[in-house]
Amino acid sequence: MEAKPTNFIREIIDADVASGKHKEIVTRFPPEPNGYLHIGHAKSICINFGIARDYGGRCHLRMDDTNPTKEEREYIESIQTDVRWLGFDWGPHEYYASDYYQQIYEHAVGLVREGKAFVCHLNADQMREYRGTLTEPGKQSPYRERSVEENLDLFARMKNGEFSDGHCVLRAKIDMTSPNMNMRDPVIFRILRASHPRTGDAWCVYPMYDFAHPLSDAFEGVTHSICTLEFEDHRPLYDWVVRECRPVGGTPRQIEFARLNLSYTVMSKRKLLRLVKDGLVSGWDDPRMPTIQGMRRRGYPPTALRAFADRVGVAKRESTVDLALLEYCVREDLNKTAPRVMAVLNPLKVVITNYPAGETEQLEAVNNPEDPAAGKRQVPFSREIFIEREDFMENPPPKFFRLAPGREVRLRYAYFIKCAEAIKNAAGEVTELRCTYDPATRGGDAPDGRKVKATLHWVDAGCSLAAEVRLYDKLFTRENPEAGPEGTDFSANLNPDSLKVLSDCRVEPHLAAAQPESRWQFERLGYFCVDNDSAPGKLVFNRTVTLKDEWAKIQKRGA
RNA sequence: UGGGAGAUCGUCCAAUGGCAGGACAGCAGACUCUGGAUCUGCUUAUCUAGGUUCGAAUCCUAGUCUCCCAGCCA
Repeated sequence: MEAKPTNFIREIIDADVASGKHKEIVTRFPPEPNGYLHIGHAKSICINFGIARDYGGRCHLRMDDTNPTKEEREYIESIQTDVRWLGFDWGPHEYYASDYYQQIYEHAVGLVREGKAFVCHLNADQMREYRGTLTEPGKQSPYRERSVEENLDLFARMKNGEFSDGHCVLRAKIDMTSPNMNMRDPVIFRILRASHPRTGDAWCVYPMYDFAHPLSDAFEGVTHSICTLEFEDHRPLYDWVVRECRPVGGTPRQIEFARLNLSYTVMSKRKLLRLVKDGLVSGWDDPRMPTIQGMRRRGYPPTALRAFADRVGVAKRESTVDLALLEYCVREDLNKTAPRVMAVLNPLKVVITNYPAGETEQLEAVNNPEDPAAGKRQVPFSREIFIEREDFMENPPPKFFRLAPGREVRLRYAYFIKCAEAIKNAAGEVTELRCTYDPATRGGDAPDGRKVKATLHWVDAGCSLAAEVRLYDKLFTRENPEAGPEGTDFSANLNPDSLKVLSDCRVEPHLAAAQPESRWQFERLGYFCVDNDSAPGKLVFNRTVTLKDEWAKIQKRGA
């Protein structure tokens, strides 16, 4: 159950609904198709689609594709895949800013006609000079007072491809002395002889974001255009464009909220790109990446991501959410949904000396104690099994409850066993345990009522399957990867232990046909999902997140 | 030293002049065939200084700190 959130944006919408300002609430998620979506986008997607859902309105998926030099088809598809995977449906409302090029162009012509835009021949350096600084006003372009006719002609020639890239631009005529830099006659169209992923070579002028975005919103009847804080300064320009162009559709209102930051990771496209390009991770879908594809491959369920988005809330204060909250949401979800199974990551052989050789029996195990409907399964048991190496200590410290010489523990769903002897190799390492079992404890309960302090997971030596398990941890060692010593950047804070590959793991036979992306709890270890690299006979699992681990905490305290 | 925005437990979000509350994290305990889950309890916060008011996180004044803006990126 996802509790219905409330926040300042919804309060604005509530007021707009109450006043009758809008009949229907329309939002939009407007990614630029120049990279992969990450958890920050997921927050925005949940806000926009969530509002549409809760207010009985609609949310458009609009590609903000106004810069052909940076955008690619590949990204459009990955964005759609990710939004769908997150569980949202834009129905027929799939739009592209590029579909509006003609209308946007016409509105620019309209501005020119009304003397509110002009063609400027200042080059980039000159324009920067004329723009002034944060504390000094800018100067008017010498081209600012050209006649409407000349501007019309020049803009038409820009569009017709008569000029080279950067030869001139179309600027809105607003106010060079404005303290808001965005209002100092901003460029609204530039010449770009680049092939566009959708319009090909049909255009050689492309609108700037500040011009295309408000118009696109208006065309689509978007009522609330929700974006991040850095666009706050653009709002006066957004409103100017809508006011001056009077587009058919409606008058959208821009509202800004604080983007999501997550501890122990980086979120900007630039830095994510560097991780990929420098080979610091295996790709955009590396399970350590905060990308939606990375989290998907890691095994985070979409329902958990949505719950997370609800829990972090929406506000204007910039903040960094603790990764622990995300992990909590993932565990909360998987605890209810992931079937339990037994797997041994670091196998230690155990021979049960009083168990008949050559015999195998089937024991009944519960698939999910949180979900009776998940049913039960059989797990094979015989004289030789594997347990987790960590579950045995020859000289156990006080709070270690697991197996030790002379100690009795329970094998989950099986029997009580008692350790008789630890066999070591020449190096003094324990290579095998000799134990005895109590046949009366079959299933895991002692008829005489005696208790054990620990229950261990295990797999049958003969029937279990080999598997590779990839243990993932935080990508960075610092909460804020940027906050390293002087002269270093985030790459200096990469966690060298963020990935450990274990190639000699054993899992119970129930997992033989486990499908890629299926999620499981390995009892006592954590949640794992089948990686896409997995194949029958060559199982590969990714650790999604560990279980909460009291023993690890005790150990850490002692250390 | 221009303009815009924001400051509440360790973290995130609420309280819209009337007992500062929730979640995560942390700590302690209960329970447990997962040292999981569940349950119980506890610790911890209004940026500062003035003012208005019976009463201020909220209103006013002055300050402090943080973030954003000088792309023909979005």
